[in-house]
Amino acid sequence: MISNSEVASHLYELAKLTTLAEGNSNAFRVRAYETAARTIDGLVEPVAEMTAEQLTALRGVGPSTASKIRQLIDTGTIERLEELRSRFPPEFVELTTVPGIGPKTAVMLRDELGVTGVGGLRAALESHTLRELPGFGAKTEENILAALERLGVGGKQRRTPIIEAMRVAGDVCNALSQVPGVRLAEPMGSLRRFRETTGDVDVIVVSTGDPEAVMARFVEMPVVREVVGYGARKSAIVSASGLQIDVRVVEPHQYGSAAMYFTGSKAHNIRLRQMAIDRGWILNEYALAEADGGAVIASRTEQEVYAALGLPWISPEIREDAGEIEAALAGSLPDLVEEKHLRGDLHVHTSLSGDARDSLPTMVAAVAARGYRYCAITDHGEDLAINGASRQQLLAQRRSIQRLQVKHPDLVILQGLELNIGRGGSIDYDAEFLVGFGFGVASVHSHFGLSADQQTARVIAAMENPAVNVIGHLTGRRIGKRPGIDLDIGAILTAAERTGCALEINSHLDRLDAPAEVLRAAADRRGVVFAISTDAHDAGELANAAWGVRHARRGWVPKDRVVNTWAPARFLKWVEKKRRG
DNA sequence: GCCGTTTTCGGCCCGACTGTTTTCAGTCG
Repeated sequence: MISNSEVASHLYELAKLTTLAEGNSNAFRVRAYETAARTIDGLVEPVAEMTAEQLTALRGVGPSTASKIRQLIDTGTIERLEELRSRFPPEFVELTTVPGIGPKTAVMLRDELGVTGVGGLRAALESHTLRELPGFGAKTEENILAALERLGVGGKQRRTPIIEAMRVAGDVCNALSQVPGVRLAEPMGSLRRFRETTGDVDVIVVSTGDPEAVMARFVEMPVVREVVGYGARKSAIVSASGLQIDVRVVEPHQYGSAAMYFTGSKAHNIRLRQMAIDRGWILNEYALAEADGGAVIASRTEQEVYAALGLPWISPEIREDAGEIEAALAGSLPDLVEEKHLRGDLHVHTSLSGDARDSLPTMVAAVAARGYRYCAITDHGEDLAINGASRQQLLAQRRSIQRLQVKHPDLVILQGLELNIGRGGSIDYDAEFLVGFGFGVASVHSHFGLSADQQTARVIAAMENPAVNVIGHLTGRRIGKRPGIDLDIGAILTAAERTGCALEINSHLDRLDAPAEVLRAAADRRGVVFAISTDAHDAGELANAAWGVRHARRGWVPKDRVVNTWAPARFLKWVEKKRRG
């Protein structure tokens, strides 16, 4: 059965190729396909089981798109898409991934110069035939060549993992905060929405001082490889690693509308601007204002702008036009989890794990310092080569924990384990030994290449094990480095509801696992609970909980479904219930 | 191609920048 995300992919491709056919990415047909794709991407019910009539009822899906979706489900292909694919083969589509080459230019290159791919483009640039075309000149030729050298093919598509983008954005914001007159420097764009990868980094600086001082400081930063734009209020650089960073300076009174504009998503903004138009207003990065005369209605804070449009403030992590505006209008936005709600960390390593760095007393003291009420110490089980703990070490750790418990009366310290899910769903040790522990996280650390059926079966077997309270980093992915294992998410969620086993929301920026789309689907299953955990390997990593919370928010996870927001009594009752089987 | 508590037809988000132009087209975010 074809999945929703596969259907959505086909529609996105249809939109992409229609852009070339229409010569404009804002063409209504393109936008219509994109809207339909987004709707289906955010849908929990499988579209493969829907009739054309049911499909038409979805937002942004009309008769034409509905019949194309049905055609895809029934025949495995869409006639119109096949037609476009043969008109625009992949080598040609690749041309439009070169910065500066849009649909119009690509088509003209082919029609006028016979350029059908990136190789042909290079040849045309080197032989200076491009400048002969109407509307083109030497400068355009130079710019495309420079863009090709700097960002290469796919420059518009290349995305940077959030861990790297967040580090660079932090450096930039810290440096710019030091400039006199600067009140605030914050990352916006997909980074603020907490997407797992970003195309570029957008930073807004609120300043009452000289904006040019901000820019002067920015382009002098060590991270700068090349300045690609320099102005008083807007500049852009490319970093040493090839990441583009845009900085814009705004006045304090523009902060709300500017933050909304630069945070996006584009689709979310379009919906808001449409709502403004319906009221006879106009919304841009400077203000929400009257269309006639331009009297400002709201601009200072995001809350004021949303309120003027009749909406509650919408959290950046869910601004994707994936149902959040409808939910806001209906007053049914989820009560999203916040960092201050956390009362414990349920995945904490100590130096007993070969890959961790701080001792048990250090980790416990750090957990207590965060004001938590409970925690689970979860070193690696013995099946993990090199990094795992032996039975004897664990028994000694148990005595240490008992002594530390006396020192920390306000913190419940559970001795747990991070167990390894074997190829067939077994876990480390034996049932008798495991009974001595108070908590269990089970994770996949091996056999990443099994089929979806095999992976699903082994994870479900672990969920059913009474020694297991949480499934750690569900897919095992490393963002930008390693894809996650193949899983039947529907079956996993059903098992999670049945067994009461929680899904971990791993806070490490390298993981953010389970992925947001899985969390969103899980959040729709009322019986699924979550644990926001850091998987900390040293005391400093306990602060990663902030990232886990933002990732959870992106997945629409409500506060009361996160077990480590619960009061100690309720939390411990939940732990015990699962362990009794 | 989709949509409608003003519409079933006539609309459909906004602005900056660039390079090529004498008023604008294309690209980008």
